Amino acid sequence: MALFLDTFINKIDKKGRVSVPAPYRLSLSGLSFQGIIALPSFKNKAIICAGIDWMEKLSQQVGRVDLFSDAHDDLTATLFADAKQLGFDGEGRIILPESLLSHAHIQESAAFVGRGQIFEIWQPEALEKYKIFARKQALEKNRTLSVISDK
Amino acid sequence: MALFLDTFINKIDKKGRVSVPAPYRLSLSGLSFQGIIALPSFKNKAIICAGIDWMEKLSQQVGRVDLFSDAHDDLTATLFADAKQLGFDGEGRIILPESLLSHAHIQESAAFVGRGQIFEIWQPEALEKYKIFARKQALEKNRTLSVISDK
DNA sequence: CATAATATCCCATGATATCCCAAATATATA
DNA sequence: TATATATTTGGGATATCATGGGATATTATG
Repeated sequence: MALFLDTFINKIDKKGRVSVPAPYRLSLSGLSFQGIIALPSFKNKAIICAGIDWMEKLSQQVGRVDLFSDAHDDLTATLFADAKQLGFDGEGRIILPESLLSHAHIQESAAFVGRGQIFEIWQPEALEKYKIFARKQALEKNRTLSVISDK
Repeated sequence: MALFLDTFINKIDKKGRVSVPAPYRLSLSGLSFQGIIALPSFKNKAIICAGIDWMEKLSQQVGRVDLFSDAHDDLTATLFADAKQLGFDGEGRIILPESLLSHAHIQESAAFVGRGQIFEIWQPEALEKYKIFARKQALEKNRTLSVISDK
């Protein structure tokens, strides 16, 4: 399974293209689709991204939920309806659609932030503010330590 | 599982390269990624380091937490977002990024400190001060006995 | 069907990291 | 003490990566 780490800030050019960081591309190599899956985060002004394998796994999990249940409706509407499949060009760039750009308030540059099995794209300054907040939360609720000390 | 012992002080050259101690490299050999994972310590002005296997294990543990929970967000932002993947060159050196160097106030040389399953990188003088403090704390709070008798 | 808008392909460039070889230093061996 | 071996350190050559832009192909639209 892929492991996305670190934070990279890349420019968006006049054509709307932005390089996916090379280490991320390496994690995504060998998949059936050469590119990423991108969908709006409903918790933050950010774009959730992953490889096609992650989406397929998610799809299987959702498949176990009853087709005509409200849960199925909510999940599929949230996860699949707004998900975009963005292919790499020869240089490993993608084009972020207008809907995702405006959702994350991204204009001239984009911050790619690793979250383990997935990664996210943020407006750089918004990400910095969020990181400070998240670290505070993790410390206050003692989250980091319990996971690390856990064998 | 890797075991990192002892302390080594190595120079940082003009290109920002520094040798990872040979015994540490031996502990890390055979892993899928030839290099180290490095992230800022939020407790000390130091850099926490480990092999990719340690990070993968962490990722799996975090993967069990609900993907869209606050706990997942806080943890991944703290653990993965600032973690760097630093590969060895042919001579077993890494390049420490500016962000980590400034976090640990490191300039011309770096101290590698074994901490068991992980190791840390410190500014050498800061490490000496910390060691004295840590030894005092251990004695005062009688930590050695309680931790060892545990389990 | 024609035309415009948009995306894709291809190549160029500067900055940076990586590779490769060699010298210097430290550690072990005879 | 002298020699051999491993490790750290140094520096030039090479490759990779992010970025930019022209040319071509694809798609949408009137």
